[in-house]
Amino acid sequence: MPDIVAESLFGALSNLIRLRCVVLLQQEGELCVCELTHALEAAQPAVSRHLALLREAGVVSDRREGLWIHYRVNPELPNWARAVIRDAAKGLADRSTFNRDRKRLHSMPDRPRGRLCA
Amino acid sequence: MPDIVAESLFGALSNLIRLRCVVLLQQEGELCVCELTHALEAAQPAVSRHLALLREAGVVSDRREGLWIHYRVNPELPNWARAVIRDAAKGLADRSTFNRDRKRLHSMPDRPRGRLCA
DNA sequence: CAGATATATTTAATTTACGATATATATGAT
DNA sequence: ATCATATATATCGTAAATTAAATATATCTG
Repeated sequence: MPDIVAESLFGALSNLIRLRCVVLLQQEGELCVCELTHALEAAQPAVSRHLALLREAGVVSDRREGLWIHYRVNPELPNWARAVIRDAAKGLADRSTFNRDRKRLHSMPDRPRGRLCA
Repeated sequence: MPDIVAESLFGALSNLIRLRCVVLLQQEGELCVCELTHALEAAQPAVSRHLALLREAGVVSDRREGLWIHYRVNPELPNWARAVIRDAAKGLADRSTFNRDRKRLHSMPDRPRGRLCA
């Protein structure tokens, strides 16, 4: 899967829930839906649906492990797209919204283990 | 204008006409509406309206000079946003669509002069 | 002022995105 | 087979984006 539709990347990042997911995944490496749901304080079906959109756009990839499905930034993205995501995550990391997401994630009780990359 | 709404940047880039405008502006520095209209082979009102959206999102700024209005990537954008645009322009430069836009621009007869930065 | 050119705005029709809620599927355990 | 948990999908009402076409505004020139 070499090429990506450029507008689709930006369209995928143009929604706040999706952007917060991607920023968290860029920062943390791999997260499951329940971690993202907890971190964003969002409804599970909403998170799931937005992750599906991200997957269809090629922005994230998923991996099932038992009951959990772990998402991460798609490692097959072209370099420029990975650079875009890196830039955004860096530039947004200390904004309150994204900061709170990370805090809530790290203080989540009983986080599932078995993550590939920390 | 220090802060930008992050999703707005990506929303602005999520439309192909707007993305092509921004990539051209990033490559060429400053262009007027008629140059963009010619390069994209698009309808003038469409280009104008999309440029207005880009301006409202803070992605581009404009400068009137006589009859012409010159647009450029907003120099007051935060660094991460400029980096995003730079990454995208670099990564997309040799795709056929963006290549053709640049070719058409450079072969445009009677391009208006008086550009600030080439 | 009239005319020409560059650009902007408006309108209406269509499509698409969104959030909320309900429901379905999949996996593992008993 | 049943139950519990994690995740996914479907439906619906509504808001927002997009396009095309018509029209308006602004600036320069004579």
